[in-house]
Amino acid sequence: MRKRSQTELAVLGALSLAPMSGYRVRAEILSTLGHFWAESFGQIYPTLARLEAAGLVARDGNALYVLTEPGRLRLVELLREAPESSPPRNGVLLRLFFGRELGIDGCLELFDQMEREVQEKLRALAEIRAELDPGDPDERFALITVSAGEHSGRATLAWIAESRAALTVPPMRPKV
Amino acid sequence: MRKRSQTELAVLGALSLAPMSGYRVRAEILSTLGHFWAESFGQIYPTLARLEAAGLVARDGNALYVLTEPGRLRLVELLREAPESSPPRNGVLLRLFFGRELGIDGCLELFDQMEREVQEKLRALAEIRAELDPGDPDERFALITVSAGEHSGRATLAWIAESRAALTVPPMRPKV
DNA sequence: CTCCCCATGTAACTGGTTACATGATTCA
DNA sequence: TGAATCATGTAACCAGTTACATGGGGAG
Repeated sequence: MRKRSQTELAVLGALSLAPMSGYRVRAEILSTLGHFWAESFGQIYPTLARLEAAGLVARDGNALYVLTEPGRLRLVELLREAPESSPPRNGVLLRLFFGRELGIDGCLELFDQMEREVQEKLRALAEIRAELDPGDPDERFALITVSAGEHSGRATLAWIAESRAALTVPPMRPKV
Repeated sequence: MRKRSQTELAVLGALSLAPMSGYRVRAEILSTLGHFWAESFGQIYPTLARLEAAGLVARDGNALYVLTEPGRLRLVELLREAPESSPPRNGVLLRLFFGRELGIDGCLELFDQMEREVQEKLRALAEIRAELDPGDPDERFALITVSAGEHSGRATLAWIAESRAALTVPPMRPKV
């Protein structure tokens, strides 16, 4: 699957929620998918133009983009394709791995900064969760993505606590 | 920080471990940093050429690349820069979010596939961990990165179990 | 009337992958 | 001798960001 298709997928998906302008598509992706997905203006408009040329979306009376029937079929097709995982690139782990060069203090600063970011993220997720209705079958899917972020965030906090201890307590050779 | 610098960082970091060929740099990044970092040939060779032109690395008698003193300083400088987090793009969450279009069965397949991948990853991490010496102060840093993967993997498994249940048990409205 | 948000787009640039091309060395 | 691995590189392509350019409409 080309990466291109994943942007198409995000745009078609956004339009499956409601007809909206390109500007709104971007706002929707930012606010609703923001904690696990990102698209920039420079991608969204050309993608919309392509999708329109292919008849997968159309403009309604108010010039809003709407998903056409072929568009919905294409969306389902893309949803069934294997999710593409971008090659991992974790800047924090890269730095920690070379912690010998960076120094313990530098590592601890990384932990502090990361801890603040994760806590901030968990706060944001709690807000999103508060607005979702667990009883609504359609919103279960959004809840699952929120839950993913929460699990991941809590795991990161636990890892930070554990790793901070491993760095500050002097290492012991296991007794022979 | 330009993304460019992160590739430089990975390459300089690899050469801080030992002098090696470009081919080895790639192999080292693949095997040692592989679970949280990726570089392709197409990046590594041009980067090495740039680094050599800048005097940050040099060729030794066996034509292996070695880190020069300016190179080591540059490495520390890069390590101290703020880690760049690439914009989040989680293909699985993107698909789950549109689970209404994908269907419950499609979601469950996503979980199955992801579960297998995570279990495979945890197995690979266990192997790496087994080869590391917890008493060696230098290897603590590698252990921390392994631990990050393990925490993350276990969190993902817990999330999958929870989410599978949320999708298969019919949703209940909370009692009033 | 000015500022901010909505709205649409483009061009230049950067970063990164993939496929290709080439050749040396080693080992069965 | 032929396959596998080590080794170095390039060219074409793709994806994505950023900055820029433009303008309408509403609020204060």
